[in-house]
Amino acid sequence: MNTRDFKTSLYKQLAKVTKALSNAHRLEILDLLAQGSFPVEYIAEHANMSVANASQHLQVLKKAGLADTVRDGKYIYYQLFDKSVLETWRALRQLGFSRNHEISELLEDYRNRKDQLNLISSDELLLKLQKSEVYLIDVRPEEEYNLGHITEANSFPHKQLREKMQELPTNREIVAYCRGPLCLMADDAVELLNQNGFVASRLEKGFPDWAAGNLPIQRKTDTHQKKQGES
Amino acid sequence: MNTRDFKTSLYKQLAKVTKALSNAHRLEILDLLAQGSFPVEYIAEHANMSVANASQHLQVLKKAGLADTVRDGKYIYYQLFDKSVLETWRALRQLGFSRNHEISELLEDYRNRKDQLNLISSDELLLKLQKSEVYLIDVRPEEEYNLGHITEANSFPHKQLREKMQELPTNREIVAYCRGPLCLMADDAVELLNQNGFVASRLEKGFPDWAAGNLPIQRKTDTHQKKQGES
DNA sequence: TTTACATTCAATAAAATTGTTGAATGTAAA
DNA sequence: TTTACATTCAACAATTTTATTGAATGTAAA
Repeated sequence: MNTRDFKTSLYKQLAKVTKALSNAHRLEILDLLAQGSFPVEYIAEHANMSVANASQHLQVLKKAGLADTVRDGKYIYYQLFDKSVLETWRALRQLGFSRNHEISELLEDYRNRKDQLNLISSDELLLKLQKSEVYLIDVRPEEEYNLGHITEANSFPHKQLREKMQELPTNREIVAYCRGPLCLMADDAVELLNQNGFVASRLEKGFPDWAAGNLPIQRKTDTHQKKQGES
Repeated sequence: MNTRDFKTSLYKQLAKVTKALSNAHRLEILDLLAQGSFPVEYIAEHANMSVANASQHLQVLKKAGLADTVRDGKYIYYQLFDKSVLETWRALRQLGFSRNHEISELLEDYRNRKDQLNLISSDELLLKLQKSEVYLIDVRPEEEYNLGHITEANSFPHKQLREKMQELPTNREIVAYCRGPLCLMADDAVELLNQNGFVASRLEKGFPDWAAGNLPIQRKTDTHQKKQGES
């Protein structure tokens, strides 16, 4: 094989991996898998696809080596292959924010530029948690909370927040978080709470980003885990 | 716009950026642009494409915000938009190595597993340079050497190495480097030199990776540069 | 102005990617 | 075994991506 053919094969192989990342549905799936491992149906429902279509996209990720499956009972759980995949997803998302202006514009429009003020950093949150000044809520679906969440966080899923609202303390600031910067559940929660007399703000980071920073979390143990390899 | 439509647009925008990265030719172009800025024709020649095709791929990168152009005289120089693009390219390349076994196998086959032994790390090189124990050669094309190279490196382009070989010192170890881990010029050089009685080895990193580690380099100043923004 | 030439454009055909449908597979519980 | 059901497969049409060709554009030097 001459040098040219060799280079061509090399870049083609590399493109196989990047091609797996070049589809909107698969990116949304990655953002879900960043939360934990899920069966096909859960992915399909939360990423708004048919089950067959989700299955096919998940297989693309798996064939590219980015995802992995573990069977538990009658479900097959898909998960990111290792930390390096999560890090790449975070890097690509960051690149999107910095190089594609429409992304930040979309987000700003949706958020009506108002709860920008109610954004709280991880450091601030840590400090306030120590002083018990805040009540932290995880507004992701309960399944995701159960797989892993910030230590001290309480599960108040976005969908049930209106009914469960009364269980919240009224003498403390509420801080909400969800999946990450592309997720709107925490923004909606903050808006709802503020409209109902609470003092609420949004954590700037989502759960996977908080965890990536080695901040205190609590993970579900012993179910559909694989032996840990290295990134 | 409802939440679902919003999310769909968001991930579609994000996919626009990743789609720009999902083609073998464009990845090879990125690896070239990591060396510096070049006119279309140079890219076309070194990435083995027609000029029209290279132009179109470069425009894809530009529209995605990953590349940038500066005119100088009759040439239009393409370059990476900023450091974050280089970092993303390095991360994707790394992901390719770790998740796609065929890549490392291809490389090992080409290199016949022999010059693995003659691999030298950046730290070792720095040390040996200080003690003047090595003679460092940059085997990339002269144009790339001129745009920027490791301090103390001498230009011995791969293509002219056979003729220029006699100018090399015979009393010191020779260390060769090129564009990076996907580049074979340094491997070829090391093989050629060892066959001709020199003691030669390959620097593990290429120029862009060396530079990314803030190790000592020398860059061409004042030509087709843009005002520096931030990543 | 004219000329040279680097780059881009437009049109086309070939190839690859995508979503849908309904049927097939395979595992676990009954 | 049989049944239930989560997941995958196969086939198709629609869409998107890609490389090639030759012409068009635009800038700089003559």
